[in-house]
Amino acid sequence: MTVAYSRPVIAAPRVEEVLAALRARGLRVSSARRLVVEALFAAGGPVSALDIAGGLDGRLTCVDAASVYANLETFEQLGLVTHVHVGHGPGLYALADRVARHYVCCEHCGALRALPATVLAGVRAAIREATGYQARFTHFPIMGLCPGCQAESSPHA
Amino acid sequence: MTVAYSRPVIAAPRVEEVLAALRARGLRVSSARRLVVEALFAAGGPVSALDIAGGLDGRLTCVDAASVYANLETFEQLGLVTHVHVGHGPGLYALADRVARHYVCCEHCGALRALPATVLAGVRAAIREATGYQARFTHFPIMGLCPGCQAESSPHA
DNA sequence: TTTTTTGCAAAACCTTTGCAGTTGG
DNA sequence: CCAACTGCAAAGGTTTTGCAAAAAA
Repeated sequence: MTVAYSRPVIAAPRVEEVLAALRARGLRVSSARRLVVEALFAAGGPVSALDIAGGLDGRLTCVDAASVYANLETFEQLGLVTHVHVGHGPGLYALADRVARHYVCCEHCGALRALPATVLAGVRAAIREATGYQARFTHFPIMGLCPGCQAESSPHA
Repeated sequence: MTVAYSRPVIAAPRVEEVLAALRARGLRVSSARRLVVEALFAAGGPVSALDIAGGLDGRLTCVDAASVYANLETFEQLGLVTHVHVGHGPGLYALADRVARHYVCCEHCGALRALPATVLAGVRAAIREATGYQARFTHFPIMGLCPGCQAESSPHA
């Protein structure tokens, strides 16, 4: 899995924007903090805390895992970051304004696919009516089988 | 949380039924195996492997965790047991013919609530149409907020 | 300087694995 | 007796916690 070299590793100006926002809220801009923000921009999609700590496979400098977790939680409380838990894997984090609100995730290969919000309106209402529960699909996405893995698991006769 | 003393701890005859089924499939009936089966009957709902290993809070004899996991997997392959993953917690196991196929689970308090299958038919179709994914709600249940926790989180004005 | 944040180390949690010893059939 | 199964111990991967040292404001 190579990275297209024509894509800038970091969206530099937007990173500075976010860091400025942090400063404005009274937070300090440390090098670890900066690295986490850069990683979130550099990542192609939701990534795990350990991916970030590991410098996104050598693309960035490494940061201590505990600091990454601490920062991600801070950012999440500020509404800058959200995370999803897919299957058995680690939590995956992304900038809040860059991610879809809803996903389907393949149980078999882990592929995430964004879901139009309209698709879920019906169930939410049905579940509320049947149980009183308020269904939330943002934190724990819907799991299933992607087209490719469906084909694999049911070998055409 | 006390246990009603009038309820029998174990559904003895049904336990023997299951053990006989195991023997019929060429499996041996060891004491650990028996304990796991008894625990699954004694449990009021889906329970974790470690709950079983711990003897369901002293109600049953303890078994080694590794054996519990091994047995639960064996049972699951035979179709006797299923498990769900709720939120961040451990996997929860139950006898296949005793559990609902679909749940909503409260993100906040963990309460599981069975879901009529009809409620999900609509989304499944919508998701398939929008993405090609085949949604499965059995292994990773839908998460949300139960009525009680909704009330807590949005303090009535 | 003072408060925040880091980095390390250690622990917690659930689950898997390896292996020697026990036990069921 | 022999294969299947147990129990222990150790390791795996993710996340949390405690604390002294470092660094931002």
